[in-house]
Amino acid sequence: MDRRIKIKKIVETTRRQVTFSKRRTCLLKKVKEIAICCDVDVLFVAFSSADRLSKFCSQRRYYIYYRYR
Amino acid sequence: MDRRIKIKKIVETTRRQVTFSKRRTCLLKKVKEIAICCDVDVLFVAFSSADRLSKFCSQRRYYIYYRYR
DNA sequence: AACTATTTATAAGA
DNA sequence: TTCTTATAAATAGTT
Repeated sequence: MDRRIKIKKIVETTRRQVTFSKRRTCLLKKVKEIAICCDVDVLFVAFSSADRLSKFCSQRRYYIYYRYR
Repeated sequence: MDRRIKIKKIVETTRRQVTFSKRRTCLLKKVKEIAICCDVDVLFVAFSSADRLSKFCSQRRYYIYYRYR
């Protein structure tokens, strides 16, 4: 079976949220790893309508302003 | 051979920069994918001393201020 | 939440 | 920096 997905918006709400949850976990892990291993300052932020803010920041030197719709 | 690396700062400068370059490519790809597939607003920023700023932003609704050392 | 088949990332070497 | 390749990690679908 081909397990790849197309890189376009997942229309089904449940599947989209599950995919977000799974990918976010791995993405946050990788963001933390590159910050540590490569000694870089990194910031990752994700907003979704269903989930809360996801954020990782390697240093407290970022100030972000997000303009809501 | 075990190809894993320890999650700690890579001391050798060249190897650290190569790892950063490789991982950044994959990370930016994944950040773009989660933004599209999961329909979320995402921001990723990385600063390093050797490379320029790397940034991906799915929407123009973030305003970032970075305080230099 | 966990499993697993498959895809993707990636560290080392060229 | 780019390519290859062997291995590790991510992940989509399923249960």
